[in-house]
Amino acid sequence: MPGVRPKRADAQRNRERILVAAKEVFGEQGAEASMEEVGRVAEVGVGTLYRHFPTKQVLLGDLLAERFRLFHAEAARALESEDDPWEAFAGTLRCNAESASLDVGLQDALFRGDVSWELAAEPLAALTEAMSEIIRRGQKAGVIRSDFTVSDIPVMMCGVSSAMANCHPDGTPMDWRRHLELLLDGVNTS
Amino acid sequence: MPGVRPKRADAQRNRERILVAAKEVFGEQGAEASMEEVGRVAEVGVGTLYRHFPTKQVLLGDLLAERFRLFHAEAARALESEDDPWEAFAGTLRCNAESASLDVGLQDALFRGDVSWELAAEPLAALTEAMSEIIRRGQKAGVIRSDFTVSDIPVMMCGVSSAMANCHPDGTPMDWRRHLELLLDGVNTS
DNA sequence: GCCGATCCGGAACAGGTGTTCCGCTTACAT
DNA sequence: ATGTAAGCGGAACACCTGTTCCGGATCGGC
Repeated sequence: MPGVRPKRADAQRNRERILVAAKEVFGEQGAEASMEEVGRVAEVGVGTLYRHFPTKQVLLGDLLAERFRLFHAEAARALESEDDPWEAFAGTLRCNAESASLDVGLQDALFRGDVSWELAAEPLAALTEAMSEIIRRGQKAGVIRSDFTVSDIPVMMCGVSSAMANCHPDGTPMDWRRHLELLLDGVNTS
Repeated sequence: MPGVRPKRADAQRNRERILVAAKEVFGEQGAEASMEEVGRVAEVGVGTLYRHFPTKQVLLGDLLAERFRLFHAEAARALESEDDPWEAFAGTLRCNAESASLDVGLQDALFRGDVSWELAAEPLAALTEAMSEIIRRGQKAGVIRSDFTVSDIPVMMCGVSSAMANCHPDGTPMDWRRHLELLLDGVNTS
């Protein structure tokens, strides 16, 4: 675009550092981690945080968007190189759940509603599109129950994620992989 | 017990009012509802709240214990009067999920970790005991997959609950009943 | 090297929440 | 009726966290 001169070099560098730090901090401590903590890890003042991201929710939204882009990439990969229709479906979900489990903090943030979805809308749409195609294929091959819909996926993943983010009363972590497998068994028809 | 004279009548009445109010307020607004709000609904000062419950977490813990007692009652009922082993299992889960959905706020509280489990431990143990029996029966009848365990239930319910407590990005509520049915289909073997 | 626009730091602010404290009220045994 | 111990109300406290603000440092084109 004309007229928009690039940001100053240090500003761009800081923006990156903030995103990296945010991913780490929120990933470890959950969404209730403070902005100050993010600043500390990024080695940046809070003021700088707010210069780059108008709000905590937007910062989290950015991380969310990045995650959806990752998910989409994985779905696209499966769509292209995985021939078994069921494996394309199940594999994508497993893989994405796995990568979600690496920073549970975002789940946490989502559950608390402290995230702006605006930035994530576009990557999410792309992801949805790809998953639709995977499902269509699976149903044509008769391996996915015919009443299954893309809109079932958020529900499933929400459940799986919450299993990642929570523990049994006695403190032992929940086996979210098990949960996912049960769900997949419920979806599979073969 | 000797030596423990009963509380004053108004104190007991207030305790009840607080529990009722808490159930309503937390049920509607989630765990982040303020103590002041609970007091307002109970028509009681905050000081009175803290006279009866040392801490917000304990108040929530009490509600949780009550819920588990309900769950246990339902499980016991199924164990006694439901002859079909699968229906005993699935019916109990459906029923308890249904009653959990009536006050989602507690789920919320659990997910946030703002609840003391101590008070709930005993009712939970009873519930676990009953569910174990239901599962054993189902497995003997060959309708529940043999690798299923009681400890799978918290994971399942955690997922289902989180579907209750959350919405799709566009704001429409998630279909937690669907989620539960998928899970049940994954557990059933027949 | 110089100068202005850009950006940074972090103290201060605002708002919200759990909890305490204590003067006053109320129940109830006598 | 009355005294007293139990109970109550709610202002005040302590603390935490997102956000703002602005003097000062820094970058980058000349």
